[in-house]
Amino acid sequence: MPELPEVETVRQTLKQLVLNKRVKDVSIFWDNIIKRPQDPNDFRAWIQGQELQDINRKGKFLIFHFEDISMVSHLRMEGKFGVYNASLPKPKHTHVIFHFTDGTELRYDDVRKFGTMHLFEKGQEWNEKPLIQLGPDPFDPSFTTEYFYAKLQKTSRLIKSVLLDQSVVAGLGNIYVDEALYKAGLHPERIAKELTYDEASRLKEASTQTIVEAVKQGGTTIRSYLNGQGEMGMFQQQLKVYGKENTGCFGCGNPIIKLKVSGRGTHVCPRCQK
DNA sequence: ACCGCTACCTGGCAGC
DNA sequence: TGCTGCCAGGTAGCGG
Repeated sequence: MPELPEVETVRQTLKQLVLNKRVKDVSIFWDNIIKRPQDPNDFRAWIQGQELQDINRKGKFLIFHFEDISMVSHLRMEGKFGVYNASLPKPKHTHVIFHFTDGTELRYDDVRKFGTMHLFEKGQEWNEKPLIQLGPDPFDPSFTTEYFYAKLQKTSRLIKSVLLDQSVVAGLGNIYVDEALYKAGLHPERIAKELTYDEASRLKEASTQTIVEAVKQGGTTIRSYLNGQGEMGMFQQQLKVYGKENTGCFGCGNPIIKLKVSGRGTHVCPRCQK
């Protein structure tokens, strides 16, 4: 599911469903998802008996606040959280289950098993990886044009690669980067330091607007199945370039093309993006 | 500091 | 119906 708008949608949905529930036990079926503490048995012991008090988000990370600990989780490519009745059978791709005392459970499903979970003592999560290396969210007041332009000035990387760098701005992924670059009229292969202040400003605004609008729409749903929580996103209807190769550009009618930039599939209108 | 490559995993799909 | 290879909303770690 995972760029900022999808993670935010999951956060809001989950909050309605699991707040103030107490964890009775945790089942772990794929150890590699658990990154901290190293031993999954310790993970289980830490979280047992804890009440879930809030769910937050930074970039693409979900932060589950329990009484004494925080759980930081990244969904990577296909991770999903859902709340179910404990009597329902466990699907093939469910790898972690948080059993609550009320007979419901929070399940983590992930076909590719790329997702991660870290536990920290309350408050400590902000001082360590992975959260410590994140830049501001796109709509955070500290994500200013001055900040962004200064970052761009320092690097010769391609602009697409910089937008994907979570330490510069947190939450954009392959879909929204392509959309933001299109909105700003900038080609993904431009050298970051060669952007003018005005172009940096346009791109900063385009990035923020794209993310804000996608959050309003509940994110983008492509390829992924409905997980029963009703959080089907609608932003896919607003996509202008992502997945639109060989269709006419909304601006000029010329075909959108697909290329590889920094190893990622990249969608661009060569006429509108310079 | 950068790039490209590999790894982590599985499944869908195009092409033969 | 296979099989093969490529692709996928992500990121860390490696060597050059």
